[in-house]
Amino acid sequence: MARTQGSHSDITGPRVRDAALSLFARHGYAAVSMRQIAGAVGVQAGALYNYTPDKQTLLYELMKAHMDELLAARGGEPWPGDPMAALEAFTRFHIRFHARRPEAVFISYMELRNLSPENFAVIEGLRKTYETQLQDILQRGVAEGRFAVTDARITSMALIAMLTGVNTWFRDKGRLSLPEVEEIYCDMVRKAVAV
Amino acid sequence: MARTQGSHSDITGPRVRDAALSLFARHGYAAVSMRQIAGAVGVQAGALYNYTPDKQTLLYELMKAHMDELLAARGGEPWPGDPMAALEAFTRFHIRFHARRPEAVFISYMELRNLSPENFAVIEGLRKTYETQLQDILQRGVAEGRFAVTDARITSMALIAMLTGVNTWFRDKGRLSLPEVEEIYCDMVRKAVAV
DNA sequence: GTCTATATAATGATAGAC
DNA sequence: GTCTATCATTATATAGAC
Repeated sequence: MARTQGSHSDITGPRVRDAALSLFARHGYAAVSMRQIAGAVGVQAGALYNYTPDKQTLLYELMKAHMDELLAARGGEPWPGDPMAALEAFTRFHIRFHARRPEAVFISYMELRNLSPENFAVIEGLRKTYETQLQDILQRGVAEGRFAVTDARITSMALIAMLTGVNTWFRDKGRLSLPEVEEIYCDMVRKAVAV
Repeated sequence: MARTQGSHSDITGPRVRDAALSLFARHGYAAVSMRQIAGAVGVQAGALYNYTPDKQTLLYELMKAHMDELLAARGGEPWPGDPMAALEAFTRFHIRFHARRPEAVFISYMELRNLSPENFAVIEGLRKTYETQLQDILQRGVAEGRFAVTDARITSMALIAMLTGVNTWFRDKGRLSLPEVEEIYCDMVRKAVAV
């Protein structure tokens, strides 16, 4: 923890975000103080303000980065043309992506109400963009007579709620491996929308 | 708001709990102050301590009451003997019960981490008792060859996550009525576990 | 870039008058 | 049972030294 002038700017920033991510996930945004975050990083509270203008922006940037990563993770690659294949790809992608980032996922749906109205609008827009991808897959399947879904919007929300629920119990060294979990959920999702 | 000595004990108590329920749901336990709750009730902060020993107990009692209501709502009536009928009954019950209590539901799964360890253990036990009811229905269906479910525990959590997700978007005067919503979800649940 | 020190405001909870 | 007043603590954020 040697403190040399001007030598920590690129390393302390990420450490502040990491500490905030972990603490917000564990105790909640409102329950975590800037002093706690500073303590986890190993600096004094005042030093945090070199990296964020305020606590709210710190939360927003964590959530924004998470949503950007989610939307960029597939690198613009489109979902398979076959609706059932696309649905399976989406299911596996969603479970895998979210299982690897439990803290960011937890924050991103627990702390929505602690965002300022402007920040909330941005995050909500990104979330909706993601949900629309599944909705489109479902609608395509309905149009091709492959899926029996009366309301694609509601079904997409129902499936995403189910898939994200994996994070409430999944642990890396648990009874089931991630591929096993994917298999179980793929099965349920496929059957749930099938004709 | 006339304040007559000794005349408000039975009415102020429920009002304190109602105000706390509403404020905790909207802003989160950690973000709500005792002064805010008192203001919503129309008393000074000190008066709240006639009804709760502290803020933590106030949260715990809201969650405890919600879980007790959930487990008592069917009045000990058992689920139908036919597994598919039982599954449908559970699905409709869950959606209906939770749709009527959005604030208590929201608190009960958002504020778990703000419970003291002892209080958490109690609530978690009640939650598990409820989940086991669905798990038992699924296992019975598997034993009778009616359901294709590889892991009843995980499937029960997946289904409950999906059903509780209704609360994130359902509004009383929205596009869909509650019976319509029940129908859509019954359909998905039935198909998801069918052989 | 980080420190110490501080301004300013709010918090949970209690004491004692009425 | 509620009020006013207050204690002790904590909070976010800023100022200025180094």
